[in-house]
Amino acid sequence: MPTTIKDIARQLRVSPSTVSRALNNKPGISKKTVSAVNMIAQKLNYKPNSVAVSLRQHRSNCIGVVVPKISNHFFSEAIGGIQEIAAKSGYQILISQTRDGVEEEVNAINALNSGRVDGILLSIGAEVKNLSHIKALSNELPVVLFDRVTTKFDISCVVAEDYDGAYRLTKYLIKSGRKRIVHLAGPRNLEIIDARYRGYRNALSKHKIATRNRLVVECDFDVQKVDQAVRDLVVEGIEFDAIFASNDDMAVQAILTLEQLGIKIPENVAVAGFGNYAVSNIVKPKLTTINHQPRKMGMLAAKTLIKEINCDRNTSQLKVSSELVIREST
Amino acid sequence: MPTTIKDIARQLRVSPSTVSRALNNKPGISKKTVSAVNMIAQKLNYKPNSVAVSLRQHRSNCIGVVVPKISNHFFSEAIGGIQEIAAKSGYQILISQTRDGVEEEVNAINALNSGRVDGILLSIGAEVKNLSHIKALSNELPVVLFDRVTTKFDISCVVAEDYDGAYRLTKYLIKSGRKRIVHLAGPRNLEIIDARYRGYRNALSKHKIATRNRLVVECDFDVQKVDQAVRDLVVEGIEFDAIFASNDDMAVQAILTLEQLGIKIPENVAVAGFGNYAVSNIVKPKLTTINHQPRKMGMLAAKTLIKEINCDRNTSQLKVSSELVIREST
DNA sequence: ATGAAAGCGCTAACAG
DNA sequence: CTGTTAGCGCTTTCAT
Repeated sequence: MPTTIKDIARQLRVSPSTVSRALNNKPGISKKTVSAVNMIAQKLNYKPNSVAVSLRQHRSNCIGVVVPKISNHFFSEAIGGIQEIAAKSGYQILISQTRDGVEEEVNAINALNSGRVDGILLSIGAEVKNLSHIKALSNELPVVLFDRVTTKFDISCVVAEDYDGAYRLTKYLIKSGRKRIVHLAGPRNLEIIDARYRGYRNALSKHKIATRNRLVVECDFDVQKVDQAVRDLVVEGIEFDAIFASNDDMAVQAILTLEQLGIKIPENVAVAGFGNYAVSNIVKPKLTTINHQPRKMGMLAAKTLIKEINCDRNTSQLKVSSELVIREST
Repeated sequence: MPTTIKDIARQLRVSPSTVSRALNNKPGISKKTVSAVNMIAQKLNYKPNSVAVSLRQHRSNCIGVVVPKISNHFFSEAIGGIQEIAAKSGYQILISQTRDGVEEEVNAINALNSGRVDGILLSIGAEVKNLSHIKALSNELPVVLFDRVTTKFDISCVVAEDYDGAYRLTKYLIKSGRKRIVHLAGPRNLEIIDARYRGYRNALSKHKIATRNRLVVECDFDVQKVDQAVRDLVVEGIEFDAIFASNDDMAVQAILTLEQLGIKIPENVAVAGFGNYAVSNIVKPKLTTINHQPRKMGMLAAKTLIKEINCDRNTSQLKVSSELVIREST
């Protein structure tokens, strides 16, 4: 049995309240008592029971993090940033993954929303369409969405410059002479994916380039679909001179497939992604992309949540800047 | 204020214990009461307070995970596996990262070892030499080490076939005609890294190849050191026809550096890594490596810990098989 | 400067 | 089948 505050009190023949006060540097305890308490606490290897503290204080000093997939490059980086900020502010982080599923997201949220955490960071799963569970959650607990967010109701969000990034990237492709730009899109119901798509479309129309439906292929985030999509385009003889994929993983797959088909990058087809994942600098040719700054997004989201937990009850919509990173693939 | 069991009891004019029993499907409650309780619970949006439950039951249904770096490919995959098993068994996971530091590891452990978790999964930081905090921890709580383990005292561990994998890989390099094999080592005080080094050495000596100290370079996990090490070897005119790096990130860096130096892979120098990270299949030439199975290791570690939490107090040393994956770089 | 008492929300032994 | 009581470990009034 671990040592409790009572054990210390008994040994010193003082009351538990005195021990508690001494341990927590509360005013009104004599120096002598304080040091005696600390002595015994050390000797008995006392560790405060944080569960009891949480119950008493209505505050767990934990934050929940719910993401589709922990091992995804973007999320693991973001979680790293979240953890760093959390630790600095005295919070632990509780992590769940949803594999993009609705039921799993609901379950993860319910498991956390039970006094276990003081707030939740959430990135919405790709298959989630009905957002009522998120709205309900945000009425009970501080919630900050990051990356996979919604603007359908008022809730704090941290996003990248998805629209602007995609616009800038597409513009750059156009300026470098590309006219038939394929877009390999992610799941359209995710707002950030739609934003990237709109950035692409608007850049085209601003530069008087007709948008062709055949050049836009929805591949979810599935690299197999990317492979197939690229092959289909080539087999069907659709002309294209660039590919802009909704994320780097998809772009890398496009590069691998094009290479297998003997198509030269960037001579015949330029390829660009979104994210600036580690692979983008390793694949050959190195990938032009948008720097997504996952770590920074995670940190900002964590800071925002912690601020809200500590009683700032205003929602905030924040954007992390995203720069164009030009490499060999374009 | 969230609904409590008392609120439900009051509305139904029954006692809190009855409500508790009804909610938890304990025997001896009439169907009628059970359904009435569930009705009201739903109506009042009741959520059990898991902090109170934990306090009462001396059991948090949480497990702690401490790793050097969450965003590291190996660890993020492992954590994904851990989370999956944990969720299936009704556990939440609390994650900390240590950035390989001693103080941070001690702090992370202390923060978790306070009734917050029922057990801990730990991967030892690279700078940690004195293991007393781990030994102490394992006397208070079930602990399972994974990957970065110690065999200095009796504690449960899950590792890959580090020695065997390195041995097999080196043997394969020798069989394919390589004689002067450089080893880019990680931090030697990590047992798994030492095991890989021993596998390399023993394969050489079994095949009557002299081991040369100059061919073994300790690079920690630092890709910059790898870059420098490879350049130094070349500048100094040291002859070598293969490089075996202690992990894939290092091997990838070796490939990039060799390429910059105009050295052909695998014609002039073969390169092999350890880990089978995602990049190993994307870098060009594709990397020969050892499949480390991080996800599987995480899952196995989690299963082992959960078993120990549920009263199996025997330690177990487990190995996850590691196969040689031959690709273009050798 | 310290103690006594109450209570956070829940469960479980005991009693009926 | 249900209620009463006690208590998990801690903090926090309210006394003294």
